[in-house]
Amino acid sequence: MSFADFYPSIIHVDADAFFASCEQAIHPEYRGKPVITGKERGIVAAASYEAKKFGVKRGVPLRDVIKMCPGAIIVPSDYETYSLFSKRMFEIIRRFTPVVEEYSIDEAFADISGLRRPLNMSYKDIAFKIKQEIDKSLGITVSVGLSLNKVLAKVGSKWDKPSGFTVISHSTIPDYLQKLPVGDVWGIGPNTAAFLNKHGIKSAYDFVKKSESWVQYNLSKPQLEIYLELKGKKIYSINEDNYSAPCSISKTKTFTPPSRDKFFVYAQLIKNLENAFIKCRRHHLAAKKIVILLKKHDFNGHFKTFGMEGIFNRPTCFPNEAAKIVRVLFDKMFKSAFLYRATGIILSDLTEDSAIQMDLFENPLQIDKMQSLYGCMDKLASRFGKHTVFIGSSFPAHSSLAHKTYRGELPITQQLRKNNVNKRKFLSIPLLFQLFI
DNA sequence: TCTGGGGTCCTAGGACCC
DNA sequence: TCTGGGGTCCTAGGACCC
Repeated sequence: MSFADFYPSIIHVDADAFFASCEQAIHPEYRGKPVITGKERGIVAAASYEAKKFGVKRGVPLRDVIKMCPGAIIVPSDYETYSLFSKRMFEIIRRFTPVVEEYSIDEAFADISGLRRPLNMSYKDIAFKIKQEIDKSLGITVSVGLSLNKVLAKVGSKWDKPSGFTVISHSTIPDYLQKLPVGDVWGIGPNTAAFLNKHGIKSAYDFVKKSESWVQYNLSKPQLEIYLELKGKKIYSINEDNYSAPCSISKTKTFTPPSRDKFFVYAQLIKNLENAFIKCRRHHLAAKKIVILLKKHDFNGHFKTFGMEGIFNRPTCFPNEAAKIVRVLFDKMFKSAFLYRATGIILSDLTEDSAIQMDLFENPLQIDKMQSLYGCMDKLASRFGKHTVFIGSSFPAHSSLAHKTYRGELPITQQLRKNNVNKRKFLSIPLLFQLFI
């Protein structure tokens, strides 16, 4: 530990009710009124403080919001605008220090150590100035925590919201931790909190009073690290590598009502597969590994997610190449005795798609064809909307016919048969496209 | 307490090798 | 063939976060 580590010089900036605040900044007529974003999904994505007073929280269905808070202004989330606010927030922090971690769209960590002399200000004044600058130039408010490390800085930013400014120095750590329920600490989730409570640990202070060996024995690495940070040690570094490529890409989707129709569940899975690969190609990545997820009822009526992994013989970004493996895994996993409620796809072991190497025995023409096929599909999607063209087997997950028939009592396959729709025809769509190219 | 979707990281247990 | 021990890698699942 160096001498500098005794001074609070790590800050955490957390925007208050970010999406809703952005809306209020753009629309002056919304200010002072309850504003809610998330119209497009039917649940609350963010609620302004005026709306929170009525008990509106993230994830609440909008029809309940109307009852709780009549007169609420409900708007769709406009991510592009929020990203602009977000970028400007990071830019302002970078005017003070280059060591900035863009933790999420509305949060950042920054290290201001060593800047007292160059800026001729105390750490406290630097941190406060950052807050002022953001508040003033974006027209929203942020809460700022200044402390010895990331975990304590986060305690600080959360301490006094909205528009708070909290400094936690070495000597005042106990004051804060005593009043902080252990489950409110960043990285202590409901499970760990329940375990700690069971052992008489209620506050973060109770937690740090435990011996390191006790923590080491009873908990795992992340919790030990959090424990040490709460004690004032610096374990986590600021990750400046902000635009790193994703390690995995996933798409999951829940459907209601749950289903045991194999054809339908498989279609959902394939739709996720297409979506995951669309994202994959947008990032110019190819995947070597795939996991398929099925969420099903267990016998107690609880939902549980199961996964199975497959590996491609070379990285790919095309669903029909992956579909062979997906089919096999799906057939192994699917049991019609269960009700399924969601499916998912996770692509991992991602590499740059330019680095795809061909197998010795593979036909390069085939890959060329695939590339032009999906090149066209991506173009069509950008012109006419997503899923203008899709794999035949995902038809039941796309078509309004499929949704309508599903509402009827018959399982979907029977409905399709009844309507004289031949499954084969759908399955042949991608093949036809390949022929035309 | 659960909803829903997109991520990261860790761990326990098994397979396999020496 | 069985014994024991150790190391590494992989996989499935869990815990958390926003």
